[in-house]
Amino acid sequence: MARRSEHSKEQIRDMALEAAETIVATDGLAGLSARKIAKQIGYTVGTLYLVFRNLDDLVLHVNARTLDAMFVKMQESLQKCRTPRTCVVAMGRAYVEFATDHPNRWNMVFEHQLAEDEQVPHWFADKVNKMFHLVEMQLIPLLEHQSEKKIDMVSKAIWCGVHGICSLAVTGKLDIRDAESIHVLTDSLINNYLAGLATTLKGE
Amino acid sequence: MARRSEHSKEQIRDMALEAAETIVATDGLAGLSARKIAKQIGYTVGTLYLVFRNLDDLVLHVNARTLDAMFVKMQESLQKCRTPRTCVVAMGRAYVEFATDHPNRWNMVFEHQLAEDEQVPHWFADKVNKMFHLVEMQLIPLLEHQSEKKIDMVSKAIWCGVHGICSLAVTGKLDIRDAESIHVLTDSLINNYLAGLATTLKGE
DNA sequence: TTTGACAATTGAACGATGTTTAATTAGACT
DNA sequence: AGTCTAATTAAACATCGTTCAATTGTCAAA
Repeated sequence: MARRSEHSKEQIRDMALEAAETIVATDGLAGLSARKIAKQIGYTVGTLYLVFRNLDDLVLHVNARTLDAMFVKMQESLQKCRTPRTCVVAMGRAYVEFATDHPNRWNMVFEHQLAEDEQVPHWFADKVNKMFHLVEMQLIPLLEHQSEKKIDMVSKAIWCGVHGICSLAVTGKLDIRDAESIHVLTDSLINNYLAGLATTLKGE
Repeated sequence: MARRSEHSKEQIRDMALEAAETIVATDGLAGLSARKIAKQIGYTVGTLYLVFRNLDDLVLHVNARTLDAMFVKMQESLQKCRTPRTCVVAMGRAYVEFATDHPNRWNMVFEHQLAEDEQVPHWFADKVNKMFHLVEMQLIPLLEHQSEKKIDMVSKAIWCGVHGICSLAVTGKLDIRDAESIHVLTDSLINNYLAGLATTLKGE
């Protein structure tokens, strides 16, 4: 045994991530195991630990891919909208669609938690912030004379709200499952929140 | 060994639930194990399986207690408010406070997922619905001429939104941690959403 | 009081998990 | 050809949820 350089470390890394991704897609985080990944790529568990610090590290990188894919989808959704409001709604729909299309992968991003002493790495936090930034960009025209802090707060309120609907729906904790019913909720949340915000700002 | 009727099944059940609750409170769901619970109540793992179908079942009952405690806290919060709007805000704050006061217990309610083939039992779904109903009751005066379906939808949008903020904050996925910053978000979400809803309905 | 039956409880076992590490092997270089 | 080195493995460890035959305490009958 002990083939040599049949695959580079980079290749093994990518193979492992891809294998993990398909396992998660079908069986969820609970169905993922180091031995399953290893078997699927034709190596042994030990090899995985040459490429990843541990399973948490591997999961983190799978989640990074998921976040990247989500970002692309949200960005693309911006091509079919004109006003800030409809653009935020469009991103909300894109977010919901991704979650319902890939429930297990989407779920793992939030289900997975590092040990108490471990910190989420910068590059991971950056990816999350990049998504929030996408929302903030749309809100700037709507909140022209507001502080950066306020814009930050509004984008968080909206996006966490959309996420909450998504989260409870996808994990089956609402009695809703079909994407259309979820859209109704997120659309309502975004539209009414922004409408309320407009009146609040005018009243000042 | 094999003491007899030193504790009734009921007693063992309650002892196990209480032990599990304290373990979760300090170490989270990840820190929970059948052997830890058994050791803490002076029994062996096998005994737990006389009282619970499996660990999932036990966790479900711990979560039931958590939901009950949350319901009580939310209900109490209604004594210090007068208008529907302020009452929904008050419940939102109560929800956030519970989550930040008991992050691990609160988290487990949503983190825990049954196997794909298993169904959430009725009595559990009922407890969740009871909480939604508390919100719906407050919204009825605000949505007097609306269908029951609409009220249901609005309460879900609001409450899922509050939950989403809470969820991302408590799990450290926002860069917010203190309860006060979370309150700002939830207050904003509720107040602006309801304000927007008011204008939308008037415009009809 | 002794016996017997039954229910409560245990302890050991099973397979699977994440992780580590000594031992092996395959390829590159001299 | 021989040696070195890095890649890879296989086995081991502790822990996990779960099951179940074996054991023990208790109560009722004899």
